Amino acid sequence: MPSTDASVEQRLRTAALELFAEQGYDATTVEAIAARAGVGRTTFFRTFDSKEAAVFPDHELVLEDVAARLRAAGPGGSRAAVVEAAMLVLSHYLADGEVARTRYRLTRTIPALRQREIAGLHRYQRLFGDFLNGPGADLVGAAPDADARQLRAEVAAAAIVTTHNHVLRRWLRHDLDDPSPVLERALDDVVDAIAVRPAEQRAAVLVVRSRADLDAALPEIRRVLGDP
Amino acid sequence: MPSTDASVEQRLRTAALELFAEQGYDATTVEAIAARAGVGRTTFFRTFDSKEAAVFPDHELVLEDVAARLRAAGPGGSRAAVVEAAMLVLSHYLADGEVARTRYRLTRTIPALRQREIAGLHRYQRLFGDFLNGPGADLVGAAPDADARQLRAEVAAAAIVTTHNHVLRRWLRHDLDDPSPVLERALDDVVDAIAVRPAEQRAAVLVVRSRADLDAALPEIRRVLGDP
DNA sequence: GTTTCTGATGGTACTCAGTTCCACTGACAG
DNA sequence: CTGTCAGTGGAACTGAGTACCATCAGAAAC
Repeated sequence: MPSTDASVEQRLRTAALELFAEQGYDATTVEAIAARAGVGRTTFFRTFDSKEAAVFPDHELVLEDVAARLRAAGPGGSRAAVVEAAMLVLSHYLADGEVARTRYRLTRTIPALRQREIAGLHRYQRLFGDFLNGPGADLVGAAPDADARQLRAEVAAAAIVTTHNHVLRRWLRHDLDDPSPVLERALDDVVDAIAVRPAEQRAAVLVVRSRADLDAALPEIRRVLGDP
Repeated sequence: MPSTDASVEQRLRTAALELFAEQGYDATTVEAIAARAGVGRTTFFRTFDSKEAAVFPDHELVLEDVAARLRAAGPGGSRAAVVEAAMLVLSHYLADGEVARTRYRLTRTIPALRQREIAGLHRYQRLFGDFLNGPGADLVGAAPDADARQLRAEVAAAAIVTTHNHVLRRWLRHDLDDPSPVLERALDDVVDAIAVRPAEQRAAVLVVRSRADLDAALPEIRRVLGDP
C-alpha cells in the first residue's frame, strides 16, 4: 500500500484531476484513477458515487453549514442571514481555490460534469427558497396569499444564487481579486431590489413647508395617505 | 416491421413512458423499450442520445422558437418579448400536457431524470440572460458598468425562468386550470420588481399648485431634479 | 499469545448503457 | 439489371456501476 500519508479520498481526488488534465475526462477510466491513487477500483466506488463525484466538493457539508446559518436567524434577521449564508458558500469555494479553478475548467468543457454542477447549484436554490418561504423569514414581505409568497421566495432564492454564482465565476476567471466584498455589495443591491417589494413596504414622504403649522396639516395628510 | 403508423420516435417515446410506469426506470432496459416499439436497440440510440432522452421534449426546437421571439424584439419591446417568450415555453408544455405530467411524475422520482431536467431549464436561463445582456435589450436599464449590467441580466433571467417554472409546476400538480393568464400576471409583477430598477428609472413628480405660474417655477424644478 | 470481532480493502463476475462496425434491405434512378 | 443511398438490425466491444465474497490489519477480549 503506497503513500498512506494523505487520506484515500484526497489521493483519489488529486489522481482524478491529474488524469483528467493529462488525458481528458472520457479517456480516463476509473481503474486508472484508482491505480494512480494506489487503491483498488472497488475502493473508488466505495468513496465516490460515480466517476464525476471525484471532481466535486462534498455539497452535503456546505449545505448543512448554510442551513445552520439560516436556522440561526432571529426575527428581522432574515436579510443578514441570507447574505451571510451566501457568503459562506463563497468562502467554501475560496477555501481551496486552486481546486475550484481546476474544476471550473473541467465543468466548462465536459457536458456530464457541467450537468452535475448545475444540478448541484439547484440544491442551494432550493435551500434558500425553503428558508425564505418558511415562517421564520420576513424578507419577502407580506404577500396576498401563500402561493404568491412562495413564488416570491423562489424568485428571491434564484436571484441570490445567481448573484453568488456571478461573482464566483468572475473570481474563477481572475476577473476579481477579492470577491467577498463584491459579493456583499451585490447581494445588498439585489436584495434591495428583489426581495422587498418597494411599492408595498416603502412610503415616500415629501415635506413641503408652508405657513400653516403641522397640527393643522396633519388631518389632511392622514386623508391623503388613506390612514385606516 | 409492425405498426409503422406512428413515427419511430413517437413509438419509442410511448413505449419508454409505458415501461417506466410499469416496471420503474432502472428496471427497464433500452432493449425492452426498443422491443416494445418494434425496432432494434440500434435504432433507439440512433433516435435518442441516451435512455433519458426518450422522456424529454426536444429542447432545441423550443429554444429556437424562444430565440426567434426574442430576436424579433424592437427597441423598447424587450419587456413584451421576454414575457411572450416565457409564455411561449409554457405553451409548448401545454401542447401535450399529458406527457408533460407523466414526465413530471418521473422527474420527481428518478434522480438521473431530475438532474437532466434541471440542466435543461438552465439553458433557457442562459438564453434569456444573453438576450437581456445584449445590445438590443433595454429591460435592465442603464448600469454603472458592463459587469453590473450582466449581473442584472442574469438575475432577471433567473427570476423569469423561476416564475415560469413555478406556474408550470402548479399546473402540473392540478393546482391551476388555466396557467397562461396566471403566468402573464406573475411575469408582469416580477418584471416590475426586478428587471427595472425603480430608483433609477422612475421619477415621481408631485405637483403642488401655487399662485406662481409654471414658467416661473420651471427653472427651480429643473434645478431640484438636477437637470443636466 | 490466541481468539474473535470489526472495518476497510481488493478481486471477480455480472448487468447494462453507449459506441462502432458491418451486413442487409428496400426504394429509386440510370 | 445495376448502382447508390438511407434506414435498419445485429454482433462485438468498452467502461461505469453493482453485488458478493475472501482477505487482512488492528483492536478488544480472554
